[in-house]
Parts: sequence; C-alpha cells; structure tokens
Amino acid sequence: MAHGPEGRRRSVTIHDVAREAGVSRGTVSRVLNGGHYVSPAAQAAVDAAIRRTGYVVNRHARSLITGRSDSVAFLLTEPQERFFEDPNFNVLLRSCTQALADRDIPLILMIAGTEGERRRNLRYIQAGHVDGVLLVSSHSGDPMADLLREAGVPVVACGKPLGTAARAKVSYVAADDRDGAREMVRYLYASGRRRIATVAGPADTPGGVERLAGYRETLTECGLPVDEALVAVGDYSRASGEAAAELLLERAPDLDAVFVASDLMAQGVLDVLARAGRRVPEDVAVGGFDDSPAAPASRPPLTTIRQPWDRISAEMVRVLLARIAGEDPAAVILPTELVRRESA
Amino acid sequence: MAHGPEGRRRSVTIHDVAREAGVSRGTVSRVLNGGHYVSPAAQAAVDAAIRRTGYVVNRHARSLITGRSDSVAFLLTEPQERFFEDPNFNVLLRSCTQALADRDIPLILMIAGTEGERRRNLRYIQAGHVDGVLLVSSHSGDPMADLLREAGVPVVACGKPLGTAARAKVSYVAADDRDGAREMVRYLYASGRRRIATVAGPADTPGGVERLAGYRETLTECGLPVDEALVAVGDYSRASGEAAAELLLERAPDLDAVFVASDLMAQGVLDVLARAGRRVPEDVAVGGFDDSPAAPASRPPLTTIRQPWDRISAEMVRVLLARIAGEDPAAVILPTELVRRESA
DNA sequence: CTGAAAGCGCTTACAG
DNA sequence: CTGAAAGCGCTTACAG
Repeated sequence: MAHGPEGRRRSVTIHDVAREAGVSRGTVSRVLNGGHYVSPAAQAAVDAAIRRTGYVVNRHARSLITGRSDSVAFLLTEPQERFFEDPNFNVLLRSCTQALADRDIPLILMIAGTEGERRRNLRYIQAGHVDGVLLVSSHSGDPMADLLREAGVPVVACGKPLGTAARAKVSYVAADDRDGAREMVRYLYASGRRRIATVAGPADTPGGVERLAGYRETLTECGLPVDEALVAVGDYSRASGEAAAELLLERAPDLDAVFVASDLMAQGVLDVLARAGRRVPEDVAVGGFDDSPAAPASRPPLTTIRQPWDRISAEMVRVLLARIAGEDPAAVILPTELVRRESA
Repeated sequence: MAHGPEGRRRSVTIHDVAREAGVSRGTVSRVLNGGHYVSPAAQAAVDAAIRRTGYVVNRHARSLITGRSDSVAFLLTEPQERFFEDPNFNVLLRSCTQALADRDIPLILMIAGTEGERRRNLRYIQAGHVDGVLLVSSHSGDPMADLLREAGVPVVACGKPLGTAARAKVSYVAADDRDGAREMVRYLYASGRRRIATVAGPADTPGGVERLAGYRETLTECGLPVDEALVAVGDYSRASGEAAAELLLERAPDLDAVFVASDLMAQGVLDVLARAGRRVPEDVAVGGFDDSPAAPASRPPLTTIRQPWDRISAEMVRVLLARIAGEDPAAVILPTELVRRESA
C-alpha cells in the first residue's frame, strides 16, 4: 500500500488488528460487519485494537468479495449546457452528497451529455463500479433511464420519468408539481388577480406538464376562463422567460399576474416587466417555482413555490439504498410550500 | 459478482478471456496494462477475446494489488454556503469531471464545510481511497491543504494558496489575477474614465489580493492618484456588491467607472447603479471579473475578464496526475482575456 | 462464539 | 515473449 511521491506509510491491515487484539482475522471481520456472533470480550478487544492501530478497512479488498462497491453515481444527463446554470442543480448535488456522506458512501459524479459519454458511463456502471444511480435528467427523451433499467442497475430518478420508463416501474422522487401550481394560482386569485397568465416549462418535462395542468385546473376551479393567449412556454432558462413575457405582453396586455414555472424564467419575466414599465407587484404579480437561490436574489424578491430539495435528496438516497438492498421500486411525492416575498 | 435486485449477470473475468484467447491470465493482464512484452499474435488474440466476451476489468481487484484507486477527489471546502451559488463553481466542477473522464478516471465529490466533515473526508482520503485531490477552497484559513500535504497526499489547488501552504511547495493552477485586473483598468482608462473605483474581494483570498494590487498598479501607471475612497471590499456575493456600491456612491459620487472583482458582485453593483439612476455605461462603466454565466445574463451584459476555466481544470487534472506519478509540484498561471460586452 | 481455510479477480516478479 | 505461482486484504461458509 505504500506509494505516492511522499510515500504514504504502509497501511495497517485486518491482520495487524487481529494480532493486536489476540483474535483471528475472521473475528475482526465479524465485528467490522455488525458484530454478530461476537462475544462482548472479543468485541471490546477488537474495538480497542482498531483504535490503537488506526485501522481503516480496505474497501477494494472488501468490494472484491462482496461484489458491492459501496459507492453511488450521481448521473447528470444534460442535453443543455443550461442545466449547470440552474441553482437547483447545485442544491440537489450538494444535499445528495451530504445525505450519502452521512452513510459513509462516496458520490461519483458522472455527466452524460453526448452519445459517447453515455456509452462510457454506462460501461462503467455496468461493470459494477457503483451500486446504484441517482439519475437527474431534464428531458424525457433521455435514453439513459431505459438503458440502466435494462441493465438491471438500481436507479432512482429525480422527478417523474415521462418516457418509456414511465410505463415500467421505476423509482423516483418528486415534488408535487401540480399541487404547487394550484397553490400559487389560488394565491394569485385570492389577491384579486383575474387575468392570470402562465409561462410553462417544456412539454417533455414533468414540471412542464404538471405545473401547467395545475394552472388550468385552478382557473377552472375559480370560475375563470382558460384563455390560451395567456399561456406561453419556455425552456426554464432566463432568456426563454424574457421571450415568453414579451409574447404574453403582446397577446394580453391586460394581464395582471403571471405564474412562471421556474424562478430562473421568472427573473426573465421580471426584467421584461421592468423594461415595459409595469410595476411588480402593483400592476402585475409574479409567482415563480423552485425557491432556488435566484428567488431571494431577484428584484423584487420572488414569491414562489418551494421545492423541498433537502427532503428530495434525502429521499432519493433512502429509496436508492433500499433498491440496492433488494426492495421494490417506490415513488415518493413530496409536498411543496408557498413562500411569500414581494413579487406577489 | 452476480447481485442486485434484478441480478446483474455474473461478470466475465480475466480467466474467461485467457481461455477464450488460448493464453495465460498473465498474458491477458500484460495486454491490459500496456501490451509490453506481448507478441503481436497474442495481442490480437486477446483483443479479439476481450471484444467477444465484453470483458471489463474489475477495478477493485486491480486496486487491491496496485495500491492505487484510479480515482480522484474533488474536494470543496466551503465555509460559506454562497460558494454553491457561484456559477464559477459549476463550470469548474463540470470541466474537471470531463477532463478526468477523458482519462477514464472517476471524480469523487467531497464537501468539507464543517470540522466533522473535514475529519471524515480526511480519513477517507488517507485510507487511500483516492489517489489525489483537486482542492477547491475559497479562503486561506482553510486547514485542509496543510493536513493533506502532511498526510503525503498529492494535491493541486485551484488558485494560489495563501496560508501556511503558500510557503511549502504546493501545486496550484490559477488565472493571472493581477494581469487581468490591469487589463480591465487600462481599458477603463483608455475609454476616458478618470474616477475609477473598485470593489475588491476578501483580503484572505488570492483574487482579493491580486486583483486589488493590479488595480492600484495600473492607476499609478496611468498617472492617476490612488484614492482610498474609491476602494471598497466585498465577499464575492451579489449582496456584498450592492453594499459596496452604495458605500462607493456615498463616498465618491463623482465616480465614472467601477472595476468589480467578480461578476456576481458586479451584478449587485449594477442593481445599485440602476436604482440610483446612473446609466451604464454612459454615466458609469462597470467591469467584472470571471466571465461566469452571470456576465452575459446581467443587464446590461457585463464587460469582464475571462478566467479560462476549461484550461484551468485541464491543467489541474494534468498536474495532479503528474504529481501522482511522482513528479514534483508545479504552479501554472494562465492568462486571462478581456471580454467586451455593453457595461463598459 | 471462534479459528482455519478457501477464494474474490487481478498483477507481478520469477523462471524459462 | 510467456506460463505458473504467489499474494494483495478482506469475507464467508464450515467445522468445531
């Protein structure tokens, strides 16, 4: 084990611990793996020996036997560069790293934007180098989910898969998009708005579909007509939010509120409204979605629907580990929450 | 190897390939490891066998022998949450992942914000689970660099270390902060500005120190007085940019340009200027630093100094791999570039 | 509850 | 150039 330029010192093995504790290597291994069938005396001796020697298990040797790698991939399939601009991604990656670290499991970051990267990553995963995959893909056209499923790799997706995977039983964790949209539109209605527009997300993303559906349902529920002139579609980017806002302003100059399906797009909407001389929230109320770091930073600070990212990642990790342990797939839907700031 | 809920099929081993190719396992291993001392005939037979069987090396078995893990950590020491809001981080993480993937090396993401996390990560690293560390820390107070160095772990830092590590020989890759600052200030001067203010970064970060030094040098070089009323300090966050701008406007209402040490802070400066009714760039020219995704997205689009993130990460990976291979530490300074947009 | 032994899949001197 | 053999550090039935 001694190696590296500075020569890391030779590591202490299970053998050293066994000698130190006066037991066999098998017994050391048993306490390492849960302490079943170990006498209190042996347990104590081994614990002390581990402490004295500073022993750390060699994961490679362990993995060679168990067939598990005790590591997990965070696989980002990213057709658009934009995904990396989205603060949501950071929050998710960060909290997944944390949730895994709490269980002493390293997170291996993989990015599959191109066909070649997809192939390479798939090969790596199939070789058993990770026990499971946290799959974060933006669009439904993504073939990775199906490929992984076919390969028999435990997967849990962030957000409800829309493609082929939707019909198969696949694990996922998502916020309640539709209900969040409903809450926001109800809130806008309750504050007196009657010409409520929306900027939806792409139709091939769950957020695009569900949040728009929630918007429509709530208008109907409130007795408002569903006017297609009030509906624009973006791609979650700030620039697309600007374009959508310009279109809406042109088609429906009398709008008095906009429900925007992401905070980033909402920033674009705010820009356009400011340039058009519309005051927010006095003339037009704007509601976002995500409660990303962009929301408090925008002007005015954005009233939005909070996605519980901490819980989403915690659940993703929990469900994935359960899958790896052999449990059946599970879908987890987490409630959202309205966060009131100044834009509505 | 067969395992997982769906039962991943038993993997093909070097033994299968040897039988298939009609050679010994030793020979297969030799072609796997560079093909030295292998006859062309044997090479061809093994290559074909590998292709037919779909063999993929078991990295755990290999690591157990070689003592190397063939993986690298991306270690983010993050005293401030803010770091994750910074788009620069994304770009760096993304391109490091890519640069490593090109060499078939997985990136293990580690975050050490607290003392406990630092200890845990250090343990993991010292156990030899990664061959080296790409260290990304914002401030100089960070003890991780020293701890890793003492442990004899190959490390390359992003940005020049300022603490104890600065005196030891430690590898790092950085953009030429000082020169970038000089270029921006010269540009502002050349466009006729004579009351050029600056918002510097924290004094315990290389960017905070060097960019401010470049600013001062250039003023002197241009024959302008260095007026301390024109110097404010932020912490790289947008909010701190706002605070700094307010301070500057109060202390030096006649300023006609601001060189801001980060794009994020520059956004804050732009907000304040807009609210104060100053037109950009007509009344006040604003220059940023980074050319992060925030730069083209700001209003007006930000003239800034581009940090060559792609090259920075490529060099970090190259230097780290060289360190792991036994080479001496190296410092790499990369040139920056002025990117003209509309704010100056 | 515990030790002795086999074996995970690979690499690497060592003879030829 | 190539095969046989030892061994990396661990886990896991198997006897006791």
